[in-house]
Amino acid sequence: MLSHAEENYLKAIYHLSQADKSDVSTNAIAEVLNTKPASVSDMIKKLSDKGFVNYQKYKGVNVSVKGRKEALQIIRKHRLWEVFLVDKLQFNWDEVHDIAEQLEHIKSHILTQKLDKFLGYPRIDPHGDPIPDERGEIVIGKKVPLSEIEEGKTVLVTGVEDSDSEFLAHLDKIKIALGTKILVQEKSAFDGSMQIELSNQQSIFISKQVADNLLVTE
Amino acid sequence: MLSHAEENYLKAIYHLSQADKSDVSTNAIAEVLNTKPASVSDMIKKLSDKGFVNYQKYKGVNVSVKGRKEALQIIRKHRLWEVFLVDKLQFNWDEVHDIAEQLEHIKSHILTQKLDKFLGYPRIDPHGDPIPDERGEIVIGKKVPLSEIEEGKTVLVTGVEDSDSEFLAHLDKIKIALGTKILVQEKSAFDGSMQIELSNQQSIFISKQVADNLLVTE
DNA sequence: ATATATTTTTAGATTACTCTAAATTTTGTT
DNA sequence: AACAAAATTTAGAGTAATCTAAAAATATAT
Repeated sequence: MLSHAEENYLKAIYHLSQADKSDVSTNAIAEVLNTKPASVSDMIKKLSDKGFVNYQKYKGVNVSVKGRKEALQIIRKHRLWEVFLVDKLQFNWDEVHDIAEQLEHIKSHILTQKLDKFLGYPRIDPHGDPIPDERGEIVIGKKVPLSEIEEGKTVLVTGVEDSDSEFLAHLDKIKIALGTKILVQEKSAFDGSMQIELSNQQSIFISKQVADNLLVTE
Repeated sequence: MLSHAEENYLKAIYHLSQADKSDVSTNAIAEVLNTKPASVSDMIKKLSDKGFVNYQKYKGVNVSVKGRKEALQIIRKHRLWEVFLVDKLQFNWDEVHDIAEQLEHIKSHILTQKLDKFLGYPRIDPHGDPIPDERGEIVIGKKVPLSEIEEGKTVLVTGVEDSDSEFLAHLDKIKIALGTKILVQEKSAFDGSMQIELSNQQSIFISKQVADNLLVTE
């Protein structure tokens, strides 16, 4: 079982290796964790001894299969708690990170399961990031423009093509946000406009322009 | 700000001093926290230096005003999370202690506030223990016979008038215990009998005799 | 009241995590 | 290729929390 600190290091290494796709440097880890490179060297050695990372002196570090699985469980908890904080406790999406950073370390497998169920098995967090499933797998399709979705399908809003502030304000007004479920009811063959139904049962009309800029996942 | 360990010691000292009403002994603390008396001595010294407890060597320890306030905030968080786990995540009341023990250390004043609101400002936890309010005060109402409660009100079972064993056996059979929440659905003007709904959604009928002997708090 | 038992504290050591400073390895430049 | 710069590791030390063993204080019993 990993300590609080070990979990933070492992998560940081996982995130960095996802970003760069290459071996992660000691300095990079030290920077994101606000520690000194010397501390990182120590901790990497420990994680390596326990088999969570692959490490060669001076050559950088990478998560092992075991480490990746563990990291994804922590990320899963972090993102589920973020959903809880935003959906249930009415926090704004930009206020939840620090609290989720604490909550992600709570140890109870059954708690995570029950929380997941309570939240309705969400697949993305309030920032649009995917939530790994119980087996630690990220199952989420490619992001495609809403305009490409066929009639009758239900999709999940996972991003925007163009994060222009006027567009975001418009989305806010029509009550579409990351995580909103959308059912495509009708699609005009003429101008590509759409009639869609939102999670709250409301049915609205959107232009092709909006549908092109909204990224969704099936 | 207190560390995880310091919070646990402070809480233990508070609970023990509530029980005994006298100074708390080093051995007693060591026993409830599963540590050694030597460790307790060390920690007490630290808490005393920080002003959370009053301490004289060999004479035992007691929480200060400041320590009491802090302890009640931790207890507040513990009990609110227990309500969350039972009411929202469908845990049983006897499964939540260890998880709440972890959750109580999450640091965010606004989180506690929002959780409290989300849960509907509960005043008791699933074990029937009172939840301190935001100022750290425990507000428990007077105990009154259930028969005096008006229709539509929800109350908490906090005692019995007559602890006759036949009566207690009867309560057990109809699934009423200390801590059970009761909603008064109907009250007969004729014989004082009542239709009540329990925490588990079950609706049952009780005689005036039972209602007279059940003490509840609003 | 004095010896004995119990409780509590102190002393010294250990583990986990962190740091600074110095040594070592790698990288980049000419 | 050789040297300087940067990155990394090691060495040594500090803090927090814990422990065991020994010493000191308090409580108990005859």
